[in-house]
Amino acid sequence: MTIARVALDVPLPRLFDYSFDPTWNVEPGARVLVPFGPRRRVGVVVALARETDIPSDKIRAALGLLADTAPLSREWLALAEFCSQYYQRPLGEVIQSALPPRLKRAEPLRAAPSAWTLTAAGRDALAAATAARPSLKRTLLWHLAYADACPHEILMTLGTRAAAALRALHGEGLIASATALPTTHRFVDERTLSAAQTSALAAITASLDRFAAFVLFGVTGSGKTEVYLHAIDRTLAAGKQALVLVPEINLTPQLAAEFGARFPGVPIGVLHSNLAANERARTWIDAQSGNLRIILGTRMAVFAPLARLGLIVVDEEHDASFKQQDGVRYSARDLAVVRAQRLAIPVVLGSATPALETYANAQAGRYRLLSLPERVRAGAALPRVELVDMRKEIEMHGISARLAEAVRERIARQEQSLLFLNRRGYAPVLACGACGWVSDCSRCAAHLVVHYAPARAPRGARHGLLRCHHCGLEAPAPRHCPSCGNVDLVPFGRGTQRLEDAVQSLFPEARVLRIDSDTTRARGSWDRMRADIDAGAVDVLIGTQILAKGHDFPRLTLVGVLNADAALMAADYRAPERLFAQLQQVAGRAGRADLRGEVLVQTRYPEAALYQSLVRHDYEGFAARQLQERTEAGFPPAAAEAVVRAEARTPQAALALLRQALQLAPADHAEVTLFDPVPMSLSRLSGWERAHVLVQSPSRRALQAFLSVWIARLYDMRVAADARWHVDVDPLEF
DNA sequence: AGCACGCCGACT
DNA sequence: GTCGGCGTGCTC
Repeated sequence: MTIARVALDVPLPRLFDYSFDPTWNVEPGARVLVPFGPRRRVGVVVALARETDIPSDKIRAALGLLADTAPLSREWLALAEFCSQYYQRPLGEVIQSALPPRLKRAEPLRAAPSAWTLTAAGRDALAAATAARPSLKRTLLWHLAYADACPHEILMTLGTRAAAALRALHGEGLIASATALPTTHRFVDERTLSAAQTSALAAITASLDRFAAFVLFGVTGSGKTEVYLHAIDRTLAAGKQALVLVPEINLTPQLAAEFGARFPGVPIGVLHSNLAANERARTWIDAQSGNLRIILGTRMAVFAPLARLGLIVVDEEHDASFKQQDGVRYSARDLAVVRAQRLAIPVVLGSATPALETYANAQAGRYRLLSLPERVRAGAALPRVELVDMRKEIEMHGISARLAEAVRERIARQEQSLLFLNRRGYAPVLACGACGWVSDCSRCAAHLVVHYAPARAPRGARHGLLRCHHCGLEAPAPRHCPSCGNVDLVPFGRGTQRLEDAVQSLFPEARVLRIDSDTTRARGSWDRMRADIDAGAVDVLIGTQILAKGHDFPRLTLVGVLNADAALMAADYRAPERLFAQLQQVAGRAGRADLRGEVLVQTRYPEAALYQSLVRHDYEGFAARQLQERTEAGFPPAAAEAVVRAEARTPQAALALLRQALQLAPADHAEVTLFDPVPMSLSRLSGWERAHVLVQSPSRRALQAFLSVWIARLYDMRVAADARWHVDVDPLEF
């Protein structure tokens, strides 16, 4: 009897054993349909075995092999296994969350590849065929024998039942999906590389056949993308596939278009969570077959099954969105490095402000730093950064006289300005001046933010809305204080909506456009705004960090930064790193073409080292200081961290669950520091009270050893129905 | 996570 | 008399 160990989508740290009909030819990586309790589930075979510890009366027979997808490779399974161990999550959960949801269903996926090719078995079958009257199947095989591959649509013209016949041939293993495109590829290489780009590219291409991690360090406009493109060209030329990870869904269409233009005719696949279920499954399968040569996607794409992966690029590698914040809390950037290492291929981590972890790895010689020190376009110098001392400035609506004057100049010159304020809505809180009531969210430990809707209505007519930015709770803004009845409710602080009003009143003639996730939510709105900006129909842009990322505005010559100081005061030790990256990125929007950019940062702390580094465009100085501080404080990257979090209906219950968990912690943990349970900084979210225990160790190995014992025990812990726990390795949220 | 089994309150 | 409340236990 053959036993298969199957990964199922249950949060249990074990696999499930099933018996198989030996004639089914089940392989590791295959999708299978199995009975599970009272229902049927799709699982993935992780391993085959002769025997099992499970009593034989409990072993049930699998119901079927799902042959619409090829088995996942050993390499892929090994990556999932690594992810499971490193992030302390059940293998079944890892595999099932990496799989496109459509493939978790048993109904076969319609085979609709771009083209078909004969397999060796198909050739044999054709040679052995003797029937006098050729069947449709045989006609199809004949047709395929004359070309390396034939497009699906052409084969469909050979008979009304061609689709079914092709499916049958595919099921019999006589044909395989293929690409009709030539195996050679074209690369449009019209720009000459700078000396720095050339040497970076040389370093990468010199190790196309072995593992190396490169940090491609260069400011906005220094030509990182061009280096990626050339490296991908070499990868494709070697007959391999390239995987490109980007932080946000918004960036994928833009980048896919750019890649498509540079690699005409090369099949490029896009993977992100907004795709239709079938499309995502299709891309997954085409990536696996090798039909797609380039895969572009968000963090989930790190699990794309690529048979001939030859290069991984992680763009904006410092971006926090590479870390999954629920379920399997993996870092796609870190998994990309691990995957490259196991495949013995290069990985390129690109950023103007590398994550401190990445920078430390480069300093330690584990990664190789490749610098692109200058902007490539002639005359496009780095913007001039000036700190505007708000202790000395006259301000109106939060805009200093200095900044107002600079905006006025841009309007007069028909250039564009961008005012960066990383806070959506009208005001961060509504408060009662009489009794001290504030607009708190009932479900979260946070204020409800004042919004106005609809955004374009005249001020008198629009009605206020209170919205929680954490859980989405919405309520109409009260007209008088819910606590004391006072009618003078005051919106405190400033968000982008309020700034929009202020700018419009300061510059009545200016055409103002606010861009944040509220104004870009509707489909196509971003494209329309983009067109207006490009046409010069906008004078002043107001935006959150959504504007800071990867967009090039040729007419933009001024960036004003408002209210950055808040992040300077944050308790989170990563806040300065994030602030620096954000400011550097938004500053990079200024003056990309032949116009020199200017950046004005309004601050009450112009002497702060972070701002001083920003003025000098000195990431390395900033990073060196941060690294020193982190090392002295014993924070990452000098230490490895994990947290066990608990969520419950009351803070007491959450803390009690953690104390219970601590009882199960291994007693002997010399190199590991275990902290007391404390509420999280956002202590209540969507009605869940949250607390955590921090685990730290200077040794990654010691931390992992400790966690694997501890977490295994936690699965046996008795947990109340209205409480839950999870573990987060390398957490970003405290 | 589901889902079934199982033992106690207000209702057609 | 029973429909259903969610505690507890199991899933190869």
